[in-house]
Amino acid sequence: MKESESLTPAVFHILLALSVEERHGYGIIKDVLARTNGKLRLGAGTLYGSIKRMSEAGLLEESDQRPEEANDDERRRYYRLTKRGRDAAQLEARRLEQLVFDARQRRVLTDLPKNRDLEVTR
Amino acid sequence: MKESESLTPAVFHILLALSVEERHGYGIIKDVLARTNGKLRLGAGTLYGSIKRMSEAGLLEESDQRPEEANDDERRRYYRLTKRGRDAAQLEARRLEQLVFDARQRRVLTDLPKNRDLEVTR
DNA sequence: GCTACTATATCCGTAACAGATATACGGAGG
DNA sequence: CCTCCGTATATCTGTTACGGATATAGTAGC
Repeated sequence: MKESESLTPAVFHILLALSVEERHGYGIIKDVLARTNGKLRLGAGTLYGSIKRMSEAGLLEESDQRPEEANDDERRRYYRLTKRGRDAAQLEARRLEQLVFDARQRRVLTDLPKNRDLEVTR
Repeated sequence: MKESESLTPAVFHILLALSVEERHGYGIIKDVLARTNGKLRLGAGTLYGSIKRMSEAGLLEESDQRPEEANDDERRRYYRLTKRGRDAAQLEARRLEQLVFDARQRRVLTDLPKNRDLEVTR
């Protein structure tokens, strides 16, 4: 596997979900849904396929820790980020940050209309 | 095609390249390469495939304008962004910006180590 | 009883991607 | 002279990622 390769959007969203706390698959889907205001609905195929690949790549691992019996559901399988996973997420976040910076520099992302002329007048 | 869908990384990079000025295919590859410090090398298949799809989606269109004969190359085919293309790029940039914001909020992107305690001592 | 939600997992068609290949021209270097 | 490299477009093809459908199953509400 090539080092310093960019992550797929799905993988990055899963990493972001797990960055807060250990979660199970369905919990990841709900977290992404909530964080994106219902805009991004991870498909089941995408999720479990990604988890498998990420596990093989050492980005996450299954956890044996369970919540108190009251809040638990025996069907659930919990996952946690590994050090590699957290590093990969940080690297990807930096890449995205640079991309947003570039977009701003190229006036694709317009911030405030800067009225320097008016400032002088005032 | 669904509205408000996220763009693929390749498409966004192409949009960013064309946001500066009209470019031909090979020029897009070189712009992306330069902007990413040689990290992202768009494959020919990715590029021309994406251009075709983007053209069909109305994100870009072929331009008939050519540079002065001296700097031109008859083989080149120039492309320019459409209004839709620029809007799509802006929308995607905002989405990425939000994603970076989320990553920062979740401490995936660590900025400065904030030494509030030291500040008080001082 | 039916629908909806929770939960995991696989299957399968489609879309995206990336390298290889083809074609072609010009320039540099051996 | 011939070969390699860069420029330039385009297609082909194998691989991967994605996403909806399906299966299974328990619980909850109407």
